[in-house]
Amino acid sequence: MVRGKVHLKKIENPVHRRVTFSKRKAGLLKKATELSVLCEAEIGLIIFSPTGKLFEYANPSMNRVMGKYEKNFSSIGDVIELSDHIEKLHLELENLLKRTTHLEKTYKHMIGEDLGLLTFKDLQRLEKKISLGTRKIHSRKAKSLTLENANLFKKVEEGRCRACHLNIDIMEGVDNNWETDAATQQILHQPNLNLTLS
Amino acid sequence: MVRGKVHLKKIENPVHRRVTFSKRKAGLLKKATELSVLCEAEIGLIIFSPTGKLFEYANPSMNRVMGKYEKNFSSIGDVIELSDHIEKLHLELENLLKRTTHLEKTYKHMIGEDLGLLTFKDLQRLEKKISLGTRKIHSRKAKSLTLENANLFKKVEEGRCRACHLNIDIMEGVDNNWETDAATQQILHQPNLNLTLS
DNA sequence: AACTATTTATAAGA
DNA sequence: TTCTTATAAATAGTT
Repeated sequence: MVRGKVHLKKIENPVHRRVTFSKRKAGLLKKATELSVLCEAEIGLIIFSPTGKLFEYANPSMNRVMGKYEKNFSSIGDVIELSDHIEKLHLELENLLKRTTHLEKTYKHMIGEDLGLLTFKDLQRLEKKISLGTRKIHSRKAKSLTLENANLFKKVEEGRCRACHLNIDIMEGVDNNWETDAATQQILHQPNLNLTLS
Repeated sequence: MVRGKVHLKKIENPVHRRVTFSKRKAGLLKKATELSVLCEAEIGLIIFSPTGKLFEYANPSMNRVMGKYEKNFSSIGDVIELSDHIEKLHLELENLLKRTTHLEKTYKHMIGEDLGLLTFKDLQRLEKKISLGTRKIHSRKAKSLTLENANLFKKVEEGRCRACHLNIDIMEGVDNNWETDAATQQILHQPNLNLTLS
């Protein structure tokens, strides 16, 4: 700006640059001070030299100015944002914990633990639910068996074991009467018999 | 500074002060820009006018400069602390979610849903677990009934209803044979009969 | 907002 | 670095 105008671009000569930085930094700090005093403005000025050294001026204090700044841009305020995030996580945790606690209680009830506080009505409901589940599981087991045995049948038929004259007809009756204990028991005992063949 | 030196004290005339603020604010922002460009310095400048209006300049960004500033004074390291907290919460959530997912799956299996992916062995284990739970629930129901009926007996005995000659002896056999379906069914049907008395 | 007399800032040199 | 100095830039007071 003196003895040759200044061009607004990085000074390439490192020595010149360092000198200019020192001088202009001093000037900037002085101007900042003057503005804050003359006009009672609140100012926060942070300068990092290219080498990472910190210089600052603040009126009345950096904390106050930065606080005020973050309030103006509350969306930029890292701290506010993070606090928000934490609040949300806490809520999420709370809800999940509720769900888990409830599930855990239900599970224990279903395996017959912690039944102490249940009323007779509760116990009845619980039993009903479980018996429904049991029925479904039985039915599924039957299906599973049918499939496995069908596969076995296929293998046998495909001739790898010609000498094997297994009576696979026992599977034919499987589709009926899954709900009765007797039928289920029958099925229950077959897999071990059949599976050993595979 | 011009046509009369400036004294470094607040300008009392409000009009003068407002004008000076505008001019000097522009000058300060310009100087800050020049310094950051010429010397590649990182600068954050925040100015609040006496009326509370915000002006700022930052290179490369206010967030970055303020973050760097806070690192220099790590006692202000709120951000780091909060980030730590968030990391912990995320872990906690993750673990809880795993547990919940597992519980939910188990629960569904127990009520006979989503059995599709289970092997025959899985289904057998599941059935065994459930039948154990069912036995415990039966036994509990029996206890619960015994208690309620004992209370009823007491009430009856205490004379409020002299004309009521209920045979409460049916409860005497309750302690045996809980495992058999027949016995359980018998108990299952009694509460409704007895409870209507209370 | 524009002008201008002066002060202030500062680039280059020592 | 610091000082010096010539000159550009900023700006107080005025219009």
